[in-house]
Amino acid sequence: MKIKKRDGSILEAGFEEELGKNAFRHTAAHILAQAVKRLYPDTKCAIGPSIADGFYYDFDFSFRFSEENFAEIEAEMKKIVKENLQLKHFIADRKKAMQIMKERGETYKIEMLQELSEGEEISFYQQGEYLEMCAGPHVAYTSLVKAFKLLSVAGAYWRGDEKNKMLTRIYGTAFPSQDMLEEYLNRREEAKKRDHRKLGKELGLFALFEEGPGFPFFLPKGLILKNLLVDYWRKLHAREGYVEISTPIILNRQLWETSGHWGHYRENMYTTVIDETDFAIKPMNCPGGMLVYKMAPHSYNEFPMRIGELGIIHRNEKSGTLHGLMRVRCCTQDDAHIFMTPGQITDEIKGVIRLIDEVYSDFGFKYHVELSTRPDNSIGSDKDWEMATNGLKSALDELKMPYIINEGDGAFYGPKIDFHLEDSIGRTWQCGTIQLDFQLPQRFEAEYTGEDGNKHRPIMIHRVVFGSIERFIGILIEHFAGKFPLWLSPVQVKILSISDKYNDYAKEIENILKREGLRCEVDGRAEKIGYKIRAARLERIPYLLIVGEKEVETDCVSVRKRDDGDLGSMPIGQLLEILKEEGI
RNA sequence: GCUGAUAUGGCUCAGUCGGUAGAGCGUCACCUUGGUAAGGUGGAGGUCACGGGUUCGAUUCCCGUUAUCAGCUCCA
Repeated sequence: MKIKKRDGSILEAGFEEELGKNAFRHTAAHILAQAVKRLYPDTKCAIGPSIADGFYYDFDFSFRFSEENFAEIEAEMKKIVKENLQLKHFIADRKKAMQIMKERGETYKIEMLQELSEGEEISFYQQGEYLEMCAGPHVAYTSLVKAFKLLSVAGAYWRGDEKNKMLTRIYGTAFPSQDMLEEYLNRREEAKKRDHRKLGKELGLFALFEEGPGFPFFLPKGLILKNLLVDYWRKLHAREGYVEISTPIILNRQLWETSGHWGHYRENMYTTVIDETDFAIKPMNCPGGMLVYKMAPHSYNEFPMRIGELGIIHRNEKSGTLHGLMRVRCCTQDDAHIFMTPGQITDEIKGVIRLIDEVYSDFGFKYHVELSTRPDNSIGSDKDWEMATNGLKSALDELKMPYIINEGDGAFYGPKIDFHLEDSIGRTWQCGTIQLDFQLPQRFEAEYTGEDGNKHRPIMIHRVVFGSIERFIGILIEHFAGKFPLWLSPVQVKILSISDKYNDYAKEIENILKREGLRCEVDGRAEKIGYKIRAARLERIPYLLIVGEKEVETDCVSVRKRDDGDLGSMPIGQLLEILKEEGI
């Protein structure tokens, strides 16, 4: 494909290249805008970039726009593609650009221009009658955009600021061929089948009710999963030298004033009154942890002191942000607070990064890491920030961990490293995080006695590995599409009787397996074996044992493994060996 | 919270241009006792999210509320 760049140069790039794909999708966005302007001339255009899987364009419509309008827009877009308009490009100075945009009444473009300096060169692209102020690049003519589809419509604040007007954003995608488009749409449909909300319902893992928006209920099978994760977590943290505490869910206002949450985080906290005193339901575990730290004087000899807590926290998240298990108002954080000397920062952080990597690798997750640095509204000295940020950085560098830097995105009390996992349709969710905190030790006047015999302020980190166990379970469900590994499966083995004459034998087998600690069930219904297999497969059970006359006579079970099919008939002892080898 | 959409048996959905509703799956009963992804017959099960309004009459039209979905903002 020929690509026209902002400087007027023309180069060749395929769709599979980042540059080519962006230029292609960006042109598709312009075709959308052109179609919209043809059909609804008084619509104002804002911006329309290419994004990971397609493109969007933000419009200010003079009428209530809905997806019902998609058909006519797509029809108009097809015309524009067929007209095979050549993309022209030119540069104008700010004054000229302003004049052009005023003529066209594009108020949003004018606003953007007003913020540019006088000497700025403004780039324009034109296809047919449609002119757009745009940095490009674009593909050279519209007929290249062979296959496209408008996907959804949503609101988006002008310039991403909730104080601004909400515009109408149209999402779409485009490909060089119809086949590629269809393949993409199919993949999207397949991914939706793995949605943890759908599978959570189908597999009976968790439930949400109108009576408690954002407050998930764990059903028997989901709670098995949750408890297994907790067992796994405890074993790992014991190995890593953590102790575990549990602090109360409700604590008084004074504590939250000391911690700063009453001032900084009030609108997200649930509160109550006990004996005419304000109390808050904890949105974080740290203040309770600080009380425990402060119970007794500490020495540098105790450091690093790793104190874990599986804390249940509540946060009043905005209603529109709730999302299955991924974004909830009540969750269990696998929290830990580590107290240490400044010299221990890098090693300690490396230890936590390794731990997080080990956990994510155990589950087969891919993740990316972000380092967030000092924000504008931060507290603390330059020296503290420099030391802390360098501590995090050198830990990442020494481990050769790739990361991106989020300038100014840290917490107001310290910089942080975030670990992000992907859901089934590519949205990323922050799970693990490591945050350095100078504020809390100061606010609570935490101290330790150093080697020099003087009192010092400890360095504190907050860290989570799962993040919230709820969110982690959501990711797990989507990652495995409900086919959990054997050790995590709520039901590991299901015994299916050929007919109810063999139910007693099935029960015997069940008892043997249960004595070995396996989670199993018997399907003894008066149904045919094909029916029972289908039902068990829909439940994603890892191992199915079929028992009938043949098995009773030979004292065996016929084994069928989830993705590998028939393993044949074998004595129960042999099955147990296979299961143990896989890990139960 | 904001913009738009949605809300019908346990689940997935159809339907009513205003006259109180259907299917498949599931469930229950009976028949069948069957060997690797759905055996047959019959029954039960719904104030059509909730609250108002219009109307002789509202599940259907209008307003509001709640929840959910897509996205935006937010995620200390």
